[in-house]
Amino acid sequence: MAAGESSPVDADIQRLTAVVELIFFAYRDFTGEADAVLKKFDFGRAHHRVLHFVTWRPGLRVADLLEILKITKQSLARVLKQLVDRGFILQEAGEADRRERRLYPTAAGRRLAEQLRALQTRRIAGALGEIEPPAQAAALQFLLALTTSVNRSAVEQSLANAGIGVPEPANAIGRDRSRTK
Amino acid sequence: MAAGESSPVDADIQRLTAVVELIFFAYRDFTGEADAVLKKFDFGRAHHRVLHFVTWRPGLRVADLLEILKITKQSLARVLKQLVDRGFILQEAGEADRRERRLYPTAAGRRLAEQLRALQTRRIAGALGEIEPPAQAAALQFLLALTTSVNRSAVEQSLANAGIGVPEPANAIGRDRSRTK
DNA sequence: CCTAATTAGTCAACATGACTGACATAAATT
DNA sequence: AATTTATGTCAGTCATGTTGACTAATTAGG
Repeated sequence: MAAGESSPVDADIQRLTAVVELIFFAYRDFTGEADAVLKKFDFGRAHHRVLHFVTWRPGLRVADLLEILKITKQSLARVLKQLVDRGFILQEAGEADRRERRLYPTAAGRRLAEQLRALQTRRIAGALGEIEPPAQAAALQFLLALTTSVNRSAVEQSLANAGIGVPEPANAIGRDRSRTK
Repeated sequence: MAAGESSPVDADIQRLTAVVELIFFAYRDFTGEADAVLKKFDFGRAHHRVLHFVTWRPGLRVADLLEILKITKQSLARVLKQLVDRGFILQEAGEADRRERRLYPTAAGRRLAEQLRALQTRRIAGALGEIEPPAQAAALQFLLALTTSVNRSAVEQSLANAGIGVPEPANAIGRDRSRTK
């Protein structure tokens, strides 16, 4: 190839590199608004994640949370304790197995979680609104395909709960999440 | 609406909440492979970001990097110093303005950056491959729309450099939280 | 019934990568 | 010559992750 020219392959690599950067910027901005709200409560992103999953999967056990977040229990302990102490999350011994601590949001917890969700879903809805409906499903499929198989089941479960993709029972908000352990 | 049923609005909220989670899992997995490689060099994500932008925008100034990454110079200093000390990045005084430090990757830096890029672009290419070409452009437009206006110019420049045209959308959602210190 | 496994919590120490604030230096601009 | 700019640096703090060791309550199994 002549000097100064680019091959189609080079162009493709550049295009994909731009997408790498796009993902970085998109994620940073996507979390930015929520981060700003959390800051007013002296919370961080770690608190957000815990509050989110506890709120939208009420009754979650500590072990489940560790599995989802893939952090150590010591890391979780700190933020969880703060959320409990400040009245955003409740812990209750499990009915069947009293060793378990089932986690639930308090009213304040639900309020904050809802506020954060509103910010993020509004942004998502706005972004989805910029593309055609058939492309919307494809965009989500693209994100799902970025996700490693280990986590895909968790994600697919979320999507299934929301009635996306797999044929599923027409009920179930966070309820009846039988563990596959 | 009948008891036990969900309104379409509820279903929509659930769908969007699932997408919030999808974005979380997708980003974690997207960065996971690169993180593992970086660990072998005793580098972290912060090093990756610096090395990435220096490699693919060689001659970048420190101020440019701060603008892109939106971190403080003290934060940048540590990782940049490590990258320089360990021979992945070079600093050279600018020709026109000798106060500037233009940043360049060394051969080793380019090698590592290329390795990391290969991992990430392979994943992106694979994910794009799962959807139809017209949807591919839409998926990128969706990501771009998640990005706040301040960063959109930088991103659009990357995409433009890569020869990707993005239609002008009717934005609105994200507010600007830029740092500018 | 007693032992072993499970679930959760805790203490201590440490690493990374952010932050603020203050100050230093060299080079360019006015 | 004085000021502004670009960069570097010192010092301390915070948030969030990590290992490893240990305790306590409860359940499950031989």
